[in-house]
Amino acid sequence: MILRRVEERIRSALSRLWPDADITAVRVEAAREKGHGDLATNAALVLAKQLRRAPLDIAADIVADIESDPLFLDVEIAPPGFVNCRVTPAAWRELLGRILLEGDRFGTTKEGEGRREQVEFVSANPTGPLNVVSARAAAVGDTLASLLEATGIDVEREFYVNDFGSQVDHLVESVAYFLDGEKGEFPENGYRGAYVADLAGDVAANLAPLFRPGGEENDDPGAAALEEWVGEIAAGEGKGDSSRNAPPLPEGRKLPLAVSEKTWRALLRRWVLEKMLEGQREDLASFGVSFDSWYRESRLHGEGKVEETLAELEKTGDVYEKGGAWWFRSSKYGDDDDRVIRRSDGRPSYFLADIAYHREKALRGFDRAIDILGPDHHGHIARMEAAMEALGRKKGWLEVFIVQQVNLVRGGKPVKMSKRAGEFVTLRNLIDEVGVDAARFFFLMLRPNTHLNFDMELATKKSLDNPVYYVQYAHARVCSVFRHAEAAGIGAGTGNGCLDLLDSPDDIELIRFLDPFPGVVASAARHREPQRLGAYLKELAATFHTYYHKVKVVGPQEEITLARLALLEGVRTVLRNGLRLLGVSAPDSM
RNA sequence: GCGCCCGUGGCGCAAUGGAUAGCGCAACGGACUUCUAAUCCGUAGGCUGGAGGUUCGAAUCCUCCCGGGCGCACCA
Repeated sequence: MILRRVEERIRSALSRLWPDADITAVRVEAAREKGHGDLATNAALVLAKQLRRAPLDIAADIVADIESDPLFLDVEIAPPGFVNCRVTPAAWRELLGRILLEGDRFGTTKEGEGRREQVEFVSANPTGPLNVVSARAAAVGDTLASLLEATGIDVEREFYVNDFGSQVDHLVESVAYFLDGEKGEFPENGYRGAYVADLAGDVAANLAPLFRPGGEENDDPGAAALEEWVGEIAAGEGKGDSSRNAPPLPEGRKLPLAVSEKTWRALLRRWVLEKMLEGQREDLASFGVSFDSWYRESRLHGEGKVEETLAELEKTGDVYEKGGAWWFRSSKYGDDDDRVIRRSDGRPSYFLADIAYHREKALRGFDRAIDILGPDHHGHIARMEAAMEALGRKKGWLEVFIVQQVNLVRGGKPVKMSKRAGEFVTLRNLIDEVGVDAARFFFLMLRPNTHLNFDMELATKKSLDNPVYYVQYAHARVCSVFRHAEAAGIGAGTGNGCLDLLDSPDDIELIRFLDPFPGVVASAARHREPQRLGAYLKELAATFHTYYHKVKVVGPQEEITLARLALLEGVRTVLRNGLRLLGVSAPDSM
């Protein structure tokens, strides 16, 4: 807020002094060094070339223009041409008043208002429990969405469900293998792992008793309705939610129902799919992540969107036939190669369905779509962007970025995992072993596109390898001061009127540190880099901890105590708002 | 081979193109009769993988090289 005021003041000075100059590169930022004042601008350096004058001369003109402003205590020039401003204590106190007034809203801005954007993330195949890369993507995607919301954007969180392809079929075959008593060969491309056998057990206990497969091989007229019915039961049971009772049985049927082998297979598939989805949904919910929308690939096929998309793509003239298959000329738009969209057997490729999916996003009215993908998908970026461009979307409408891989380590040694054998650490394991707060903070501390070595042993230790405790402790400590004040009979933070008593360098220094918060949130959102917020919160916590040791907040003078409690309320507000964006709890005591 | 990502003190990581590159862990030395020591204060540790270039100014942008990872299907 102070930063913005200073920036506006300087920009208006610049446009008055040099109306024709390009000032887009001018920055105002909080000074890193104490000797550099509170805020600094590079304006003179940026303008030097344009104006063909020495930076120090330009700086002198700027200083002459702004130094009389009551906002400033003093304004200085520092070689090679920085202008350093010191803001009056009164202005800082005003900032604190503003923070207390805004409360939960402090940190939000309005720059994105009126925009509607979608963030799609996780979107793992419904063939097993979520792994740690999905966990990382979940933390990053969820927090990115929250950050965007904090800038005023209307954000939808979406999970794309790949329920159409052969991967689910492979899982179903694997389940069927266990269901049939593990006879014969294990299916090719099957899924191993304890959860598959568990699924089979669940089917045997809850689904198999309802049906008697082996009937006629004709198309069961009620198959579709039965499938919906099974889907409802499976989803309801997964949730343990009695309000989602299954609809009544189709007219005139009695349990167990005789069905054809083919229908039984379809029902089994549906059951398995819903169970997997429910499992993923529950794990994500325990991780603090909930989606506004679960969009199923099957829906695109069922509603004819895939064929529609193919037809539209053909109209662009970028589709051709070769070797019996149809190809999209993605190389024309920057991809390395052209890609198959209709296979020679006539089935649409996954890529085509994906194009249809993204086309639907556009038709659903989003101003921007952000996809967060895993490290094994970066080959898809170029072709997808190519397709959207061919369909007439502006470059940048679709924004794809990769969350890099996670190497799990335990006590310094790599955790052995075998995806083939179905042995891997799941999101659920992570929550149980490390906890939601630590895991989320750890994921959000790093830039999303760096490889992460996640030491599960270290993350659980109370040591500060995991700074989440450091930040949370700062919050708990503030709360503790309030408890102490209350016990001493001093009312909590009601008196804004006495803020004027905050005049020591320690007090001002701490207030000063609250100012960048909205800017940090906005830049973390804009750059899609949540770690900026985590880093800021760590610094704020450090500044507070130092303050705590130097300044005794609750003292004999009630007036100054009240003033400092107000300051701590400001600190608490920022810590809490920041942690909330990260999806990490802000405990009152630890 | 082609493409993408990453190389920052021993380890893990920060740094909207800005000033003397920060922080935590680990190491060493201090601070609890105090609102929680899950904390604080101090010491030591660096040619930001290497070489060029752009710029008033580069960890950040460009080119090449070296190292690590990932991806290059009519699979999803």
